[in-house]
Amino acid sequence: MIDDLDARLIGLLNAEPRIGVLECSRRLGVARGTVQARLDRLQERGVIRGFGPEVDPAALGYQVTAFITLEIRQVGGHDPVAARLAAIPEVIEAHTITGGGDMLCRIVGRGNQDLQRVIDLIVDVEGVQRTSTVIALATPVPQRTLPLVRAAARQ
Amino acid sequence: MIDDLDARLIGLLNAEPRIGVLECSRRLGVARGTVQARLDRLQERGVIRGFGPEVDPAALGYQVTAFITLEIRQVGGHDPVAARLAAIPEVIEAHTITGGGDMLCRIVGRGNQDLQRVIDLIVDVEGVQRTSTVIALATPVPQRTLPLVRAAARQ
DNA sequence: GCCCGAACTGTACAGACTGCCCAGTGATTT
DNA sequence: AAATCACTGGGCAGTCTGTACAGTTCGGGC
Repeated sequence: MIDDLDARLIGLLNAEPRIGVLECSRRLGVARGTVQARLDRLQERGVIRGFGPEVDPAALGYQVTAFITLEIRQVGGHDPVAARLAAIPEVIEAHTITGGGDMLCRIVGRGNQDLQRVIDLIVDVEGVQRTSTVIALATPVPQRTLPLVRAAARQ
Repeated sequence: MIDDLDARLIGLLNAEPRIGVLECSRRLGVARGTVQARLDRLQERGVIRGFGPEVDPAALGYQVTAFITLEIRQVGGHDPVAARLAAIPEVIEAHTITGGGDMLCRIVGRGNQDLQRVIDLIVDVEGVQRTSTVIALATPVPQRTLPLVRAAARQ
């Protein structure tokens, strides 16, 4: 699926995204064409989705992150709700889930008070029956995939 | 905090991460130096964290995503648990939270069976008393920050 | 009304990188 | 033994980056 060189390449790009293909080849001790081919293949296979800018909501003023679980009225289903959620900028992601709730969303707000505004927006969505929110106090493990890439390379 | 040009710049980079500063300046109709200065400032202020490769766990074979809530023994606190969680590659992120649980983690597995293995790893962590897992079935709103950037720019 | 700082424009130059191509090599498969 | 595949090392033209600088515009303060 993925080999050691791929993993080292991803790790390198993760550590220093600004460097180019040529610099990668030097650091990894392989030919430039190889790095180029690997990168192309990784993107083609979808392993690397892209190199979009990572935006930090906190730096934009949205300093509170929370997770909100939704219960949704059976009739109508998830789709209309998801569409309405997608229209709320503060909804960073939304999943349908198993278990007690029906959907789980990550949301942000400018503060606890602003978070209430966002929650109200969600509660107002047609089809949402009940919500339950937990606030993220700290993030000891920030989002990451590098360890996973390394693990995948060892297979 | 952030203005319309910043937002358009981020949007552009999001849509086509491969393009360079020069191309951005052409598309946005401003001088190259301006784009360069804006980008530098956005990164300096931390709004743009970086341009690391976005890895898709599913493409690596980790096709199941789940959220697991942990209850942690009071004595000892979160930190040792967080450290042990960080050592598990399948733990994509971990937050301490308010409410019923003590921590919320996003985890992945190669399948439902493999997910059980990951959960077992977590349950085995010293200090973890109880866990509760929900599986993400679908992701109608994939992780995004662009709408937030646009909203921030309108302030 | 005037001045100032900040930001933007337009331009320039050297150095470096990218995309592309090709021949040769070694390892693995057929 | 022939074929296939990935990697190496090299070359070339075109383009971009980093940096610098002078001129212009714009909003606010005096």
